[in-house]
Amino acid sequence: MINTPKQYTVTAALPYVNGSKHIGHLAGAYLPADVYVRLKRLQGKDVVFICGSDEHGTPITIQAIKENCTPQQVIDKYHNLVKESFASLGISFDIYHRTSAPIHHETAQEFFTDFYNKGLFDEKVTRQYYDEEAGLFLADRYIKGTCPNCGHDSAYGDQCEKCGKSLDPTDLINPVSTVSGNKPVLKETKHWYLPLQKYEPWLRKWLLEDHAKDWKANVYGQSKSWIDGGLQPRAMTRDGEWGIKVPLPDAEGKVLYVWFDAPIGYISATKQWALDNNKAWEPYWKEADTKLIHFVGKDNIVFHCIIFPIMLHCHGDYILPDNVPANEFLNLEGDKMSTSRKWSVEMHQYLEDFPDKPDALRYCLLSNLPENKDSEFTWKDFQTKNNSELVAILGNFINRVLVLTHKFYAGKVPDKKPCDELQQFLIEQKNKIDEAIDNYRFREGLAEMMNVARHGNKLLTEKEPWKTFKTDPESAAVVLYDCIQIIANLSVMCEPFIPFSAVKIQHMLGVQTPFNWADVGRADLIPGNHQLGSPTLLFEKIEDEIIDIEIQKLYANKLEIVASEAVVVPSVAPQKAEITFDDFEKMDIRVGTILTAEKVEKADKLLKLSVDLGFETRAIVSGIAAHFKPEDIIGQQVSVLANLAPRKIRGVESKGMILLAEDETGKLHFVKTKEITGNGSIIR
RNA sequence: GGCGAGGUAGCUCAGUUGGUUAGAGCGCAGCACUCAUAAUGCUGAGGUCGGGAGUUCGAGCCUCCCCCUCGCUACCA
Repeated sequence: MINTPKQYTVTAALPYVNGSKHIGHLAGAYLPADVYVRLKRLQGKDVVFICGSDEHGTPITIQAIKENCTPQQVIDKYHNLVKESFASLGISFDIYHRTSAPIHHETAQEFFTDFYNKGLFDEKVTRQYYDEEAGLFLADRYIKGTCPNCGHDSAYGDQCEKCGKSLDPTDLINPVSTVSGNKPVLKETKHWYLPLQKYEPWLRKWLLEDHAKDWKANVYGQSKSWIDGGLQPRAMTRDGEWGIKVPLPDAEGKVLYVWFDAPIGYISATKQWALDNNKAWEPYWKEADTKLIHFVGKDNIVFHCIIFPIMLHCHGDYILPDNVPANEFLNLEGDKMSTSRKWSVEMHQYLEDFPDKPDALRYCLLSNLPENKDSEFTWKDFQTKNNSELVAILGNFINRVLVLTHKFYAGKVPDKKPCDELQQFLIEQKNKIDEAIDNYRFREGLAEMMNVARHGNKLLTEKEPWKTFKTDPESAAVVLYDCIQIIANLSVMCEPFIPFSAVKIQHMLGVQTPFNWADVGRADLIPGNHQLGSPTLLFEKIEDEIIDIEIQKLYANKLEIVASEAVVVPSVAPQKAEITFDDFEKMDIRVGTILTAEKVEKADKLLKLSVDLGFETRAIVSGIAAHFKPEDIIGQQVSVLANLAPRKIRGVESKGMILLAEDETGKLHFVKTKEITGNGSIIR
């Protein structure tokens, strides 16, 4: 860990702009990054805060087809939407760049060429599905077909969602391109792989040894898990048109893998920022005393802790991240947040509903960031945080003081001496906030800021200036002078967390030049006889009705989704390819009775059955453990495909297959005769 | 099943290298106050720290076993 950095390079994960982004993303990366950066700026540090849109990759091409427009139109639309949302929420990027910019293409290509010239890549030729009509190679996710395992008719190329089996696209029966609806063809293709495993010893030293202490447990644990699991060569190129061209003569139709180009986006964005501001970009990426910090969500840990560091290491000129303080996930009202499932609060949606309350959301999210474990956002909680903390503690304190000062002294600050005790307290709080933020404990920092307002409320209640103004005018003047100093300190302390309110407070105080962090801890920030501005309400209460509307909206969305799913699910699987009677005749289906059933060791979905087929009793392994309890199915009569070639599953020889019917809810039912039939009876 | 992260007050969460009666905010109850957006301050109730065993003078923190949640991963002929 770098202790006294000369400059800070802070990045927040580049949002993938195939859609809008929700408040979970905000809580995961952007908000903590912003707080960190704002504090550093107040401290006068040399810091650059980098972000931008990640605009390459197949999902964007697909989204374009869906929306019947060009990929460029898709990224323009969402780039602007997301960028504006961030701006409205006060996320203070120094640059919000985009990976479609020419400077980024050049930078990413330079990296690739550098690796290529050093001979770091392995070239490999593989066979992949190609959509001839669309003219593109299909990523696994864009091939659908019948699952060879469970027969589900719309399994994805990488996984069947019905039975959960992970697949290779070539396993699928009747593969179909989801892009054109046509049958794709297998075609040979060459790609450049980075052999990550070669860097394992280096990675172990840098990450597992050098950062054993200063990285968060979740980040360290996940990284370790990946390294221990064995690193694999990873293709750094893809087939496609939408992306950065592979800068080689024999690479027509090849683009850089988005995960190769995206993190380089941090670098190219810094270059652009430097150009715009007449600065040099290299110190922020190449000087040893620069502190590089990547703020990301937990889904991004592996890329920022393993792949990108390896890339930086391969290049050789670059510094490595000092920390990757990844957050966990933010749940919503007890369930996972998901834009596609419409169980989310999208940033732009929040801003439409609460256009004048960016700080309320910032405060609520910051007070409950998923720093150590997944945390929970509820609208009720949002309302409570706003009403009983922002309004009742912070806003109310400031309002009390300003109203009293206007009432008693016509808004003129009493001319008193600064209080040593108060100064001591303020310095303590300042240090606590400093320490918390430096260690990425944002909730704690926020709480310490609020404690300053609590202290102010306490002071007022104890000294009762509204009483002493008549009985002991000196005391009233002193306490109001002190409280005004507290407000001045608060206006700086709260800036990293609730920047819009910070500005408002300084405006109310009638402060001309904004304070900075060095001013915090002084009990004489506002001089005697200074004329205060007029008090306005900092925050307003949010009524139940408003919150109820939001909650209803959420559940309405859910009903809609459930309804649409209910419509889709009963769709009957299309008929499979025609077979002959001879094909059917090959199958020997028999009636049998389950005699015993037990779970297979070390497998969640498997049951080992012994089935009496009349002429023999045999062992059959079936993937039904999720649907039936062993004790419930003993004695059941079932249909068995008896002459299926035996196969060893999890070390157990399985001879045959139990026939099951799957209903629209995915539930399995045994196929059996209505009356009890002799074991071994032939079904035909 | 394996790996990773968690399971602490009604709710949302802290608990740094094991050390005296386990914390915060919100909520709740009582009291005080009335300058303030019925806001604030004080006091209090409330926890066998997922369960069990062990190491230790001493364990929420360490070891082992089990249960539950989340993420990645394996098994489904």
